[in-house]
Amino acid sequence: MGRHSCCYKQKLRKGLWSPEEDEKLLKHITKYGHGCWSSVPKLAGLQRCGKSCRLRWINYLRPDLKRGSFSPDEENLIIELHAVLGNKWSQIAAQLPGRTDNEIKNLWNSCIKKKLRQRGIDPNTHKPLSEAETSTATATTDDRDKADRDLKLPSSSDRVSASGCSTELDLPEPPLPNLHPLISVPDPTTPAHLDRLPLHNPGGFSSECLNPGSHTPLWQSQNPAEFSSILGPNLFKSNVASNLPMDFSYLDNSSTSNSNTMEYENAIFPWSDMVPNKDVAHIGVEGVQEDLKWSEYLNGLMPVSSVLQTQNLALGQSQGQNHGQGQFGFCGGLKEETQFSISGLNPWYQYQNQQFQTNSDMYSKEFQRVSSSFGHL
DNA sequence: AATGCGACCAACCGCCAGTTG
DNA sequence: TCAACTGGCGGTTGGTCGCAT
Repeated sequence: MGRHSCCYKQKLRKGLWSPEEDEKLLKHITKYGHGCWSSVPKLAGLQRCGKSCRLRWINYLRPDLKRGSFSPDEENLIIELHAVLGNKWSQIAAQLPGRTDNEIKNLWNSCIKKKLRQRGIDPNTHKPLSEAETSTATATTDDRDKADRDLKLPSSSDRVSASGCSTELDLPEPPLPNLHPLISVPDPTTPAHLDRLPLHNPGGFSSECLNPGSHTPLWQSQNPAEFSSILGPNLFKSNVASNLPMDFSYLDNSSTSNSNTMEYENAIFPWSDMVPNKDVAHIGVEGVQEDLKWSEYLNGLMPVSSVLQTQNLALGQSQGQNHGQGQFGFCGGLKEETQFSISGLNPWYQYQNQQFQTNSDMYSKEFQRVSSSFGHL
């Protein structure tokens, strides 16, 4: 059951992993990928079961893991997502790049739960404790635990009232940002949101949606899994997506775009805005590939139209433009390892900069709006 | 210095769902 | 169709550490 059959066939090690074991596993996966987990221990020369190897890789060895303590923003996001998703740790983790479900679960059980209780909020229902106690007064602990597991999505009005009663843990109510005209947030009530991006069936996109470097379709520029990881598992296909401008003329330097400006939908963005100055906000983590950084930023709840717009602009930037700290490559196998800078001048980057400040709140709200239109997940 | 306690977290357990033969 | 296998998930355990007494 819990231990797979392979675990019984031979005496396998249990408990903490030694540095030597870590090294063996890391080397093996780096070189060959994990493939079938059950075959990994044998191939890597480990006396472990495949399940244990998988866990070790996912929770500890994976190179894209973020180390260190959780930021207040991350904690707030976890609380928001938990209010929507319940104990769906893997789904919550999917919205926190670099964090594992185990890590989040531990944080929740050891820290956040306690904080919420101290502040008079029931961590299971996200309602004030008095209210939660009344509704579960006749239930046993086990019953409550089961109810927690079966927690249905609260209605959006429930969520508002719940958050309205909390104090410091309340997320600020960010006004919907003044979106740059290029950005349109899809209407989450549109049934089209129920569809997912056709990551493995790109036929839904215009064939003009090309990687400007190779002129291959975006989805062919890398393997589907990678593309999926970049776009994130929770993006909703919207009617907006089908209306995306497929005019990539701005990628062509022979058009009105030139070496000094980039034209996009009648707006001209000066490349000079990308030149680092004292107002530049540096985004990303040293030593991490820029496309990964962008994938972390974009992974998750960003409305698809915004993602694709961002992609388009990112791709535009990627086409031979190199400004100060460097161009950034977001999509399509663009592997520039560069540092991306944002100027405070350019409206697009102003918008992006704002998003870096508010995306957690905004997209968790957006997610709630969308998920409440689903009724359930 | 010894002990107790709580916090933290890595890893295991048990179950489930999907896949395969 | 069904059993075995596998990957993935959420719940739980147990070891370690730091701090208070």
